[in-house]
Amino acid sequence: MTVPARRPTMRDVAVHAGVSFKTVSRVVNGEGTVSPAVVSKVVAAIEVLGYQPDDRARRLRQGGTSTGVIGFILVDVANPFFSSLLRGIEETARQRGNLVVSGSTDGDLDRQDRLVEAFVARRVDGLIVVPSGREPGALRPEIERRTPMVFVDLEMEGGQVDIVRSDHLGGAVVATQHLLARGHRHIAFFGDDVETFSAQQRIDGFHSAMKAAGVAVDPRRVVTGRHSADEWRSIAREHLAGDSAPTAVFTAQNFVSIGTTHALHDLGLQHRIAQVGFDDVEFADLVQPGITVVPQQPRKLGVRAAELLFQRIGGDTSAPHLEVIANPLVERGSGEIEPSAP
Amino acid sequence: MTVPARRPTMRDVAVHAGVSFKTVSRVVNGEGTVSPAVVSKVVAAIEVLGYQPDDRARRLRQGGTSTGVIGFILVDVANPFFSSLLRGIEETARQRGNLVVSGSTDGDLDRQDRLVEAFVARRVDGLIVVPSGREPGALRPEIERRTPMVFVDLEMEGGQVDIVRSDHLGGAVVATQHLLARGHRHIAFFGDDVETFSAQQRIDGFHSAMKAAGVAVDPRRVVTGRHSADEWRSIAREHLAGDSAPTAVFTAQNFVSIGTTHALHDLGLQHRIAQVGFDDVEFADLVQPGITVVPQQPRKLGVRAAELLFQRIGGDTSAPHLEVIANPLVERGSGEIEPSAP
DNA sequence: CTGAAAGCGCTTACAG
DNA sequence: CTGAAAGCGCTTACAG
Repeated sequence: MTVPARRPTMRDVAVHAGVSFKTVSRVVNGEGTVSPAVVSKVVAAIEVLGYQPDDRARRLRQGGTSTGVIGFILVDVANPFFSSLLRGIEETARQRGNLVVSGSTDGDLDRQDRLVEAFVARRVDGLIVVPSGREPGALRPEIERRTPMVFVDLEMEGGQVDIVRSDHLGGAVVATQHLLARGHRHIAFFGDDVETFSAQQRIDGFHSAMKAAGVAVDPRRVVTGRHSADEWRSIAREHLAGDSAPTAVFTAQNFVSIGTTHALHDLGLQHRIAQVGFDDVEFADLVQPGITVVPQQPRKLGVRAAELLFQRIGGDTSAPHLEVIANPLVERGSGEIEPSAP
Repeated sequence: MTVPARRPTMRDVAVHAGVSFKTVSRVVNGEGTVSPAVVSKVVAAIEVLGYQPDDRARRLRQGGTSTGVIGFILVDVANPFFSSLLRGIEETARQRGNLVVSGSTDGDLDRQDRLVEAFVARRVDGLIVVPSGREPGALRPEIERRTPMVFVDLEMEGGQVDIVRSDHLGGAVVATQHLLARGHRHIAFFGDDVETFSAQQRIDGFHSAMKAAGVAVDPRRVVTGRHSADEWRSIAREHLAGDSAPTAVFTAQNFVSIGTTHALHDLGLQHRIAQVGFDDVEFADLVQPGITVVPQQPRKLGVRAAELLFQRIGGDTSAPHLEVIANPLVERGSGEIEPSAP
């Protein structure tokens, strides 16, 4: 293999066509005030040399600000929730001729800070961030500078930035009501650690729906904590076995749902105890019965986040938006089981 | 909200610190030949103004080539296979202080071409591409120009570019041997349309392993085509019911595997007919029995692709590499079923 | 140790 | 219709 060839510049094209490089610029930008003969000479030279304008230089001269690239900081692209978000952002950016750089933090604020710095150094036009933690870190100066920015999925203190997130509260209400409507009165809640905003909202939604229906919540049936799917499997097994088991369970997070479904199968109770999960689970329709869920709509979140961002990039200086995206319930079988006679 | 503030430039810092802007440049780049007193004045000014150097301008002046950004063109980021690839690329880029822009083509060559153009216009340092189709399209001039480039997962005509891909042939051999080793002699092959290289390799691997074991392949049990998981569900049902059904099946692609697992459950044969699938399936361990698979290692593919790319960016002009990544077999139950008495 | 010039690849504003 | 200058934000050579 040979060494990569140096890319031709406008000057190279100009020399080849026998004109000034300013004339090449005119042709490239279709300014129209060039004589046809000259245009075709220049076009031919562009073809021969394979010239492609350097967008960076062009934009640098034009104003120094816009790069046509937006940055997306997320927790982990390999997680389907985030990659769907990215896909939504990407589509929206594409429609506007923009590109997306992205980076994963794994929830580490330090990595987030380094990504922010790298993005800012390359002068992205704006930032979409799924924040890792509540500290703004390196984002603070950007927030103060009013760099176009949208947060996804997480509330942040301050409230000076646009936010797009799922309706965790409403989704939990819908899930709980779905079980109540089938006649369940003994409903368990299994959920993630309540430290995060979304987990808190989901448990709040559960309580609120139960209260509205006049059904008392048995505190022994409310289990929360940060565990793996395997850990949830044994936790759920304990709570779902025996005579005092609930007739239905709302599993408010992905791992919790998977572990609980495992547990139900382990106990052979998958057709007797109803389950509704928050968040979609791949393969959820392969299990028998399929798992009824209230999925988030990550792609939609991404589209709306990007739309808001481009609005800001476009100069919108109105008050910060908070946009909440609804989560529709998908019936697959597990959530439609009726309470069995004791 | 107020209008975004203009970012401070070196000149702004210089004015604030009462020095020439060249001195600011020296401090920013830690050139060392600046007196301590001046350094602290400049540093203070940088702090106050929140100055951050413009990487684009810096790199433009330095050589005009490097941007510290690499481009990744893939089919669909929302697909976990590709997002894991992206994650691997991202990690490798991060270690080298680089960023990744990515874009989805949905298999459309036109979109691929537009992405290539957008990436080139912004002067990415190199390109990692999961090609959509066999035509190089807008990639051709970049290939000729020796732009650093690595293809993932697909062979392309020409062979002038580095390639990283999974060992489809070897994986299919391993899967088939796994079934043969358990005593199966009546093994069906269900796979994707043979038009693609990987599908062809997988069926070749199947035949080759069968031949090596001296077991004849029944052509009626070799089924290929491009179908959805639902379509495969009914196709598989037909082939797996009745007395002449095979005792084991190798499902050589994701949708095929999912549909076939469904079919086995529909027929109640999931504990009698063995199944090994190519590619991992989320939730594959939730079904009973778990699905034994030969998963690809997308993250590893991404890491190796990025490593090769950075080697090229670093100036390596050796002959094109072809790197084939092995796929380990993961036992989960379905593949370990022994042939039942007829 | 510090600064004034020139230039990266391009566009903007002014001349001819 | 075409070109010579100036400048985007910075670094690379060259002076002092």
